[in-house]
Amino acid sequence: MIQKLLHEGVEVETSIDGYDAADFPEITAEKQGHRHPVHTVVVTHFELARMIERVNRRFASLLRSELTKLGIEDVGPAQAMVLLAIGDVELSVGELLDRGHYIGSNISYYLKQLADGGYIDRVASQRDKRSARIRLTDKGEQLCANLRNAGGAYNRVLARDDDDLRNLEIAFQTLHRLELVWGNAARYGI
Amino acid sequence: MIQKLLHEGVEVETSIDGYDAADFPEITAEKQGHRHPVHTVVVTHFELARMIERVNRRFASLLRSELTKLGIEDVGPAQAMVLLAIGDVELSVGELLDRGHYIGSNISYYLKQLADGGYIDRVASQRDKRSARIRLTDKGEQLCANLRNAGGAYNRVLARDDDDLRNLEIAFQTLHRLELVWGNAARYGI
DNA sequence: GTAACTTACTTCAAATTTTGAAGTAAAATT
DNA sequence: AATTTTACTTCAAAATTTGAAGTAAGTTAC
Repeated sequence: MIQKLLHEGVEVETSIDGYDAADFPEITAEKQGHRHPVHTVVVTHFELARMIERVNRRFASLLRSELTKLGIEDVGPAQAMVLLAIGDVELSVGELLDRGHYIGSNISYYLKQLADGGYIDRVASQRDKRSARIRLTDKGEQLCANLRNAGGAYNRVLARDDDDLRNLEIAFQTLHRLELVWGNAARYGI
Repeated sequence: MIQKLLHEGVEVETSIDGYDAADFPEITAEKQGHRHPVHTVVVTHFELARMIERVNRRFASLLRSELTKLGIEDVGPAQAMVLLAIGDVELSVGELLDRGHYIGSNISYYLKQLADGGYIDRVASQRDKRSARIRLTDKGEQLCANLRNAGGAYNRVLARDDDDLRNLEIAFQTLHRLELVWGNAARYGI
């Protein structure tokens, strides 16, 4: 309808909004150069965004259930993601912000909870006393280790052969590109 | 360091697309004796999850700013995603749930807001009066059209050539796979 | 035909997560 | 020394998500 006509950029015959789990847009095997890519089903950034939203939701609930299985009550999926983002390095709050594109007050809030729970240590930097240095405590490392350990099963399922590896890599790169494009657009306009 | 040992990962080659490995602590990059500098990295599902989380955040704030630009005050990014998920078909709440993996009460809540705002119509199905049939009103279609229109610019940036298209496709497919694996795992255990 | 069960959705209250404005203190700049 | 900037924190409010409980329509089993 109207939307279809306004669809710019990518020529598409896509019934994006009428698919069910079985028939996702597939690229047709043969394309005729990129002058007139007709009959090609193309993924728009909205479809990707919706997919990303769904997948994110899925992961969050998976993470929640892993945490429950581990008997962790004081760390939600969002906080767990922060722990995983910290990883095994010591960093400042600002670096953590960059890592997750969080908003400052948000991270502060999580860090407070995590510090209260004994999962991280916060030490003012020697050089710059404004800057809080963050790192996992043993308890925090243990939790991350448990999560990663549980995660191994998923990695084995997701990456069975070279094709899988390539695709995961491409997905990662492409998401990164989306991140940059969307991020820059938000800041400087497209 | 313990984490590293527990890391079950996926070996993958990154391309040059210009991200800083330092941003991603879970990726260990080790240069091998290739002729061209090639990083062999390990992409775990946690890294993907973190990337997805970030990208999702980015997109939400982009969407928020698009909505602001359009002067829309009564629709947030989450509700806009629901509108986009509805698309131009008439469907039931249940179908919408499937589309976004929402939780029932959540969608109900959004639909109420959207109906109040005049963006959707809700009609009880003739066959099954329990089932609410949902579709966009003209106002809702207009908003979607505007959003898609604005989105055209991103599509043009994101999908410049066939390579881009291929990668977007692969990313989409791979995310779908993640969705399935994570979703099944959550329901039936891995 | 009706009692019990299931499905489809809604409501509400609470929990979680995100946002933004205002604050503090240290560092850098003037 | 005064001002500005940086790095972060706090707080309160808003937005989003969750889950338990409810309603009403449809289905099934007697």
